This record gives sequence, structure tokens and C-alpha cells, in this order.
Amino acid sequence: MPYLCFMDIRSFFEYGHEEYLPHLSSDVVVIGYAEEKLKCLLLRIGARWLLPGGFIKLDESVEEAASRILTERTGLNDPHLKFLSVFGKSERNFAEEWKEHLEKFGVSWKQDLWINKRFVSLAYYSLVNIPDTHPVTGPLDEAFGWFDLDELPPMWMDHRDIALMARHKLRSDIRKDLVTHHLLPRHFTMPQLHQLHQVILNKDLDRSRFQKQMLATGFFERLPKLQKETRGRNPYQYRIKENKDH
Amino acid sequence: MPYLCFMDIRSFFEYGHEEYLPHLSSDVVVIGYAEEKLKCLLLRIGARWLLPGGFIKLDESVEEAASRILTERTGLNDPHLKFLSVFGKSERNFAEEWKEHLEKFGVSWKQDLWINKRFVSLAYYSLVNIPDTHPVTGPLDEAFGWFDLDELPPMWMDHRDIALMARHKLRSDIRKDLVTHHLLPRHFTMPQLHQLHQVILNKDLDRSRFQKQMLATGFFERLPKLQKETRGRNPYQYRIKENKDH
DNA sequence: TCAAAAGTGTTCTCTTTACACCCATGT
DNA sequence: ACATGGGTGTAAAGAGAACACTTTTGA
Repeated sequence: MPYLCFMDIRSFFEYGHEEYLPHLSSDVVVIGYAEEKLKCLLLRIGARWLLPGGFIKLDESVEEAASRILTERTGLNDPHLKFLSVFGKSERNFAEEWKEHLEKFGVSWKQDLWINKRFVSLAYYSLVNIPDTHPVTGPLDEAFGWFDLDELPPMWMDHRDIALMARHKLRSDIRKDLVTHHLLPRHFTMPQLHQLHQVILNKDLDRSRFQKQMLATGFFERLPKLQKETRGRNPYQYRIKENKDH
Repeated sequence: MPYLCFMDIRSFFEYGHEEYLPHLSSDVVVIGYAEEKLKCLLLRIGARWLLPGGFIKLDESVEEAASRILTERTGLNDPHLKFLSVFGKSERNFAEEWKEHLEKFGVSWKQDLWINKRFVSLAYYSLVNIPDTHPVTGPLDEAFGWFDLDELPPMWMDHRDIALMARHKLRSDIRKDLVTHHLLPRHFTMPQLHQLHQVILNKDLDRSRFQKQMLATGFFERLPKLQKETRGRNPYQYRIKENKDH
């Protein structure tokens, strides 16, 4: 597991506070697109799932931490990443939820363990092309999976709220930023992008207008038409022009 | 100073870590409007100025902390408050900047004082009606003042960046949210609001269109016209309808 | 009655919308 | 040839911009 650089699990619970900023965590809603649905990468601990997350090292910025966490989990080199929100309620303390699982790892549970304090989470979301990802489990979680954002499984803590807020923010960001191509392969077609936007916004969009609006931005570069894929006429492929990604 | 509830200054530096979340601070860009300019409330320590700020108590949410800090400093009851950004660079450590001032307060400076660690700041901005505010100095700062955002004085740390980012965010938020009336008295006129928007956006706005757009939102309630104020025709006054202060 | 400030209306333009039509290609 | 899916054009509706006109009131 080349991307994991956690210290061993017992040291983590005992001495994590020496390496990480206490009371602060970073969670990333990793959003992908498959089967004409938005998917979200989740990790399983016990019977419930949680977002990829981690802590912020004393010597890295919060953005670097989010990026590192994302890379550790997905293997992506230079992932898309956008700040989502701060989750900072005072009762945001999940000591009890940790309790039973710590014992599995042979760590004796203590109320005053750093991990049992109240935590403020800095949440980000990331748009990824699923085939480019290589998710791995970490030392704590037992499995990973891509879940339809409309059918999220039972989740730990307030991670369900965070995931749904990410979709909500994506829906409003889609008008300002040109970021949705991160959910597709580097080469994609307008029908693909059109379909994707319809899925994200959950409504029909006029094809003609959509294509005009996208091309009017000037950020798209048309590639030679793809030969013989499907039955009818085949679509042009596009890619985002260099230096214009954003 | 009824709104200040800091513990005494020495205890603050010695034992603050027992009451506050370590490594986390909250800074608020308090924006007002006077003399047809955007103003920003700053506090002076030594030769430089800084934003009103503080730390987050163990048992309050980050929003509550920002609101408390704002209330402590301005006396406002239920102030407008909007999240701005996280400032989380790893080198965000101002130990050296504190050094000379700690000694003034009779606190012996030590490298490992909690206040000397690297800090992540959760920045907010707040739009206020200046005449409603009653700014006070705190235990550390020696004076307060309203500064033109175009002519900020020398400031501590990265607070200048934070203040300017607040203006930038206000300029983009102005299209989505209806919040600028917080900068005016509860009863205001369209020419006032028009002027204010021109100042914020730093460009001319068509009077006719501006008025139509504002009234088209349906959030404005027209009050009886004010009698004899100035030379020509006198403007109607408006207020924001109840339950629509979004 | 004129000037100044506020408020409203009119016209023109540009964008958005909805839908129709044309193009390419495998069966 | 025609069914299928991709791509483009066009006319109607709506939103935005520019500017002119009317109203109110003090001098």
C-alpha cells in the first residue's frame, strides 16, 4: 500500500497528538460519476461507513492535508479539490462511536485520548474520474466502496450531512466554475458532458443550448471525430484547453 | 466593559490552552459604511493593527465563537455574520510578532507557550451599521478605529489579506444574497442603497434598473415618504420585510 | 418657475428558450 | 434506405442596458 504513511495503529492513538493538530480533522467527499449517477467514495468501519478523512500535520497546510489524504486513499497525483465547509458544532465529539472499535485494535480506550476530544472538521470535495482512482483501505477501515449519493448507507457521525452538502455545493458551483470535466476521462464528448450536467442538476437541459454555452466559454478543444463506436453518427471528442482549467 | 469576558491577561497566556481549542483562532472582518466608503474595524497593538479575533472555547461551536467575539467587540446583539475562509498555511505562526508585546504585560515569553504555536484561522466577515456599534478595546489592544478598506494601515500577520478577501467575497456575494442592508440603518432609501452598491462594486449602476431589480425581489417594504429633508424631491424609505432577511 | 433629486417609462439590444431541421453512419 | 444518435439553425420570449421623461419640493 504505497500511499499509506500512517504510523502504526497503536502509536497513532497514543501519540497522534504529537504529530497532528489536535481537535482538527479534514474530511474529503470524493465524488465520481458512473452508470449515469453521482457516486461517493466511502470506507467501512464495522456496520457503518465514513468519508475518507484524516488529520492535519503540524508542518503542513490544511490544503496540503486534504490533498495528502485524498492521494493516500485514491492514488491520484494532482486531484481536484475544493473547500466545502467547516463543521464545528461543540458537541461534535465521537468518543463513544470510537469506543468499541478501538478495542479491536488492542488499544485501551480512555476518555482523555486525543481522538476522543471534540473535533472541528474542515471538509472538502473532490471530483474524480473513477477509472483513474485506485482506492485502498487504511489501517482502520475494512473496505471501500462507491455509493450512489441518492442511496447512502448508514454513516458514522455527521458524514452523511457532509456528503449531501457537497452535492449541494457542486450544484451551485457548476454555474461559476468549469470543473465537471474532472468527473470524466480527459477526452469526452458533449453528449457525455450534457448527460453529466443533467444528472448533477437533476433536470433536463436543452442539448442545443448546452453545447453552445459550453463551447462559448472557449475552454474546449475539439479533437478529431472518433470513428465507429456506436450505431448512428459519432460525437466529436473534446478536451479542456491547457492553462484554462478553472 | 460589559462585553469583555476574558480572564485576566496572565492567566490567558498561561492557561488559555485549557479553555480554548489550541491551534485555532477566529478572526472577523467587521465591515461598515460611512462617508461613501467601506470601512473596517481594526484594533491597534503597538505600531500595527489587527482584526478583531479570538479563540474558540471548548464548549462552543465555531459560529458561536465568531458571534461572541463580534459581540464582545461591538456590543451588537444579533450581528450579521458570514463565513469567509480558512487560513491554514503551515507557517502561520506569529510567535515572533507576539514576543515584544508579551513582555509589556509582564508575561515571560516562552517558545512553547500555546499562543506561539502554528494557528489555523477561521475567518468571517460581518456587515454592520456603524452607528449601532459600540466598539471597545480589549485587554491586549490599545485602540480601535474604522479604516477605509482602500487605505488600510500596517497590519499584523496576514490580516491585511483577510480583510481584502472579505471585500472580494462581499463583491461576489452581493449578487446572490440580499445582505447589504446590514450596512445601513433599518430604514433606508433606494438612493442610499444604490450608492452603497456602487461603492462596493466600484462601478456605476443604472439607477432605473437597480431600483427595479431590488423591488422585484419582493423583499422591500416601502414606508411613507420622509418629509422635508433636502432640496428636491425626497425619497421613499424602505425596510426589509420580516422573515425575508435571508 | 426653475433647479435638483427621485422615481418611472420606453426603446433597443442581447441572451435565453424551445423546437425544428440537417448530418453521419451502421444495419 | 432508414433508423439512430449527433450537431446546428431559427424564431419567439424574456432579461438587460441606455436614456428620456415625469414628479416632487425648496429656493
